[in-house]
Amino acid sequence: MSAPTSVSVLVDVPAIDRAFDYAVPEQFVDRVEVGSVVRVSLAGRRVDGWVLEVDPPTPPGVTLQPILQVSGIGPSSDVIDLCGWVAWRWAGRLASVLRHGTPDRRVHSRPPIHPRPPARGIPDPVALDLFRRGPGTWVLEWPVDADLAPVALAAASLGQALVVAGAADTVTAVGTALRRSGAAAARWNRDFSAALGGATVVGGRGAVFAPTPALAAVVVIDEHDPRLQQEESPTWNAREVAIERARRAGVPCVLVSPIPTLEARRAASAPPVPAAADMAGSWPRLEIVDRREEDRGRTGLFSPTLVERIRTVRASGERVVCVVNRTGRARLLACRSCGTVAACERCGAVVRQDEAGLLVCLRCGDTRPLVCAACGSTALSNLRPGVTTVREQLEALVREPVIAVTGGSRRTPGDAIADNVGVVVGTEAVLHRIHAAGLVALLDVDAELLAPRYRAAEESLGLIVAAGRLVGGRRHGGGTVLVQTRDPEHQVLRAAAAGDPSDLVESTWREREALGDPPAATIAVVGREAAPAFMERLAPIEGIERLGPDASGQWLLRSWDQRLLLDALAQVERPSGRLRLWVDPLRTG
DNA sequence: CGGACAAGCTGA
DNA sequence: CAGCTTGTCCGG
Repeated sequence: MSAPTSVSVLVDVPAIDRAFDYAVPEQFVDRVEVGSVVRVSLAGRRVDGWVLEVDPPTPPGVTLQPILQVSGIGPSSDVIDLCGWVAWRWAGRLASVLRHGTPDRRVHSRPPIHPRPPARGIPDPVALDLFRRGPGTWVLEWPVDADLAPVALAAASLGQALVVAGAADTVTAVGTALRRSGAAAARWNRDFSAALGGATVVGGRGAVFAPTPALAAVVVIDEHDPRLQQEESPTWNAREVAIERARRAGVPCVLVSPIPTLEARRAASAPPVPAAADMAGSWPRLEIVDRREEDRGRTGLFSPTLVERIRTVRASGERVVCVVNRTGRARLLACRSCGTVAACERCGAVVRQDEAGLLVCLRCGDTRPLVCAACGSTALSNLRPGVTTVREQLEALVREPVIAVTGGSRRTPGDAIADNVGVVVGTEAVLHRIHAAGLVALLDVDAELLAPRYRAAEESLGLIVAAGRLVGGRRHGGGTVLVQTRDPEHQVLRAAAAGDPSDLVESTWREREALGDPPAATIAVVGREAAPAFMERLAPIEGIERLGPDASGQWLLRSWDQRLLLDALAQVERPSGRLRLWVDPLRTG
């Protein structure tokens, strides 16, 4: 191959989203390749970009500026193609997708490719069997209480594998297990160079864009985990990207979960395969407390049954974890004397109580003391207490120190919560910071079950699974997951109690189909300042439903033909200004 | 995106 | 008509 003289460069400025041609000076000829991260000058400023093409057809009458620097190795050409597909599938810009496949720290050299499969450790036989079926998408139903490392070992035993998980603690645990087994393992994206050398890549959702020159298998651990999906646009989901990547590479893709999603079931080449005979026994013992019966004495979030269980578990020296998915003191307050719900005096929105005890409006930011605006009473009742309040109440109840953990609270230097802390309260983040407990109580599971998100049911089930991992399965005499609810017959709770989520599949699918929610239909949320301009440029098309704008100025597009909608979105010339374009998001607000 | 340049508004 | 804002165009 002759030395490259010019390259086509996609500049890393999402608003531009265009490739420009540059000349390759002599000193860079042996370092530029497709995917290289380069520094170029564009309209007088210096920007980073990716080489998309070497020696592109030269446009006539343009003098090319030289590349200023070759900064390092970037995504491989197969990954660039995959990113192009992702940009189409979630209506995003290529540059914002390519960023995920680029190492944080520059890598300049390419090591020889030597995948090293595990030498020790026992790969899960059922998983191994699935990987050996060859190309295709396979769903592995995994026990709630089982260690996930044997799945990764099975994948890595085929050669270079790509192991993706939404939870950081799972990524760490699986990476450690792989290394102990003697396999070459790369943590995404710290070990970009090792991935280039054929090591098995383990990482969060971004790992689906890792370079894998010797890819042999793809596995998504806990494919139900909502963290596999990016919240901001483009709202790509690593499960779906993994399926597409494996398909393009002609290797097997195994999706692992105790509660396989509809998306996984639909993509699968065969029905789900259970990893063990007794799946139900891997679920925790579930105790359902009916708040309608127990809340007569206005006990708030602490039913007599819960208090009793906490005391028993503490007496045996085991840890108690309480989950309330609300931070702060109170999300909803009402006056005890006149019953008025506390609202902002300036804008009328509902106010919450902050850590300091003041009433804060989330809409306009106005702050005022804890006084009823209607009657002046200072006695307000807390209808929806948050973690801060619950911690104080719990401390008074158990007469020992209680630690609060939320997503925002900094990790202690030693990472995990100290072992001598017996009672912990937090948002669902607490379930990923603690690894064992005798009792996990979901204090207000109705807030999850009834959340206005179409995935509320499966997310609630995911929460019970995460709680179950802390207490262990009932077949091994594990602890208890306790839920407080006003709907004890809810099908999610029934499924969790039975340790059998299969009944939910049919009904959830019918519901999604009736409402046109993903994955039955494809939806897109269009919002923010540039939304009206975007909608104006989107020609009305037969087969694409348009709803909106709603109160917050957002439109909803829906189509039963995915390609039709995505092609239409791709054809719209993006207006300038802020645009929210969410395709198949987890939440639509 | 951000600079360049053109067109439009204002004040003396 | 300078001096400023606002709009539109385009980058190799």
